Amino acid sequence: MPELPEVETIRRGLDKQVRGSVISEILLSQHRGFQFKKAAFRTAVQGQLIHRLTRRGKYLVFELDHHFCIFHLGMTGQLTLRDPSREDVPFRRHPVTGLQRTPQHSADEHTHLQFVLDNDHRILFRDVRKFGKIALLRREKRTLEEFFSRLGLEPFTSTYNLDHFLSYMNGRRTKVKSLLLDQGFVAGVGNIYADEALFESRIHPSRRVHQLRVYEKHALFEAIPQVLEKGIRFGGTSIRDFINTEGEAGDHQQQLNVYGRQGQPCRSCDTPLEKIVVSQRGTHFCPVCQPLRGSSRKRALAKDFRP
DNA sequence: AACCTTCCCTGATGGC
DNA sequence: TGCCATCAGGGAAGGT
Repeated sequence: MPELPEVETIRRGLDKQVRGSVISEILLSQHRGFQFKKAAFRTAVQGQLIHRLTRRGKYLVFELDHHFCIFHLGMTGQLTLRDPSREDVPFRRHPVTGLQRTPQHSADEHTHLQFVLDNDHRILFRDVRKFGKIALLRREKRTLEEFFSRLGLEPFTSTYNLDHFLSYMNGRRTKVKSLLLDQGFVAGVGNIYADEALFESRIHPSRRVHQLRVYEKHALFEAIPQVLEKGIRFGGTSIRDFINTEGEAGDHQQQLNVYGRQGQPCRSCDTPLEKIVVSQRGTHFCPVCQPLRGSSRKRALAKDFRP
């Protein structure tokens, strides 16, 4: 589940490796996530220079001469670089951690796109569960902005400010976890970092947005970039499938406070962490550090006993 | 408009 | 051992 820190980790790796290369050949599989005609895509992209890679939320953008090629990695999307002078190694799972890794692999049945570069290196897009998407936009004024028009605040930029943050919350009655998963609010936050940000700001994921105290909204505003930055600093979170462009797992899974730690002691108070479902998503929290408070707790409990 | 549910997709996992 | 149900979840689409 590549979220902002994982996509940023890939962006940083690939940008360094392929900036300035020319795409000399394109190989495509059948994939319903391609938002273009394959022949047109090949014609358009072939021969174009990769100027740089940028990111918006969970989207990765290849900036080419005349087009933007935009990747969304979905759940299991991987982008790796393959060096022809190095040996290919199949995917292996670590016997203890179960993490998938490979220093470098050849294309397999899950590899849906390959860019062959002028130095014979290849960029491989692999996506087992096919939730990923790839789009191609002509590089004209405002097209990128329009493409991303549904996305909300971009962390680490000036658009991420408290006024925008609070005004998006205005009038909302949904659960705060649901709001965090809404890409129109803060772009790039997914299930893992939503849970981590809520733990950091000591807010129960089922709390209703309109019932949050002002100080809690401020804490969440601070916590979101903080947990994302930490994810980037540790090279992303590898729960199962995430690997960087070198085929290595990230290290951030060791740093998680709540995600995937149900039953284990809270690092702050030792209480066993709990897992519930919110918005159809597994949701992890500490029942003591992140309480449902006062009347809202009574209502929640009463509701549980209704037939 | 806001909010919620369903669906897409495959591999890992656990029960029997 | 093998089979089957269940689970993981981002985001589009459809419904209320």
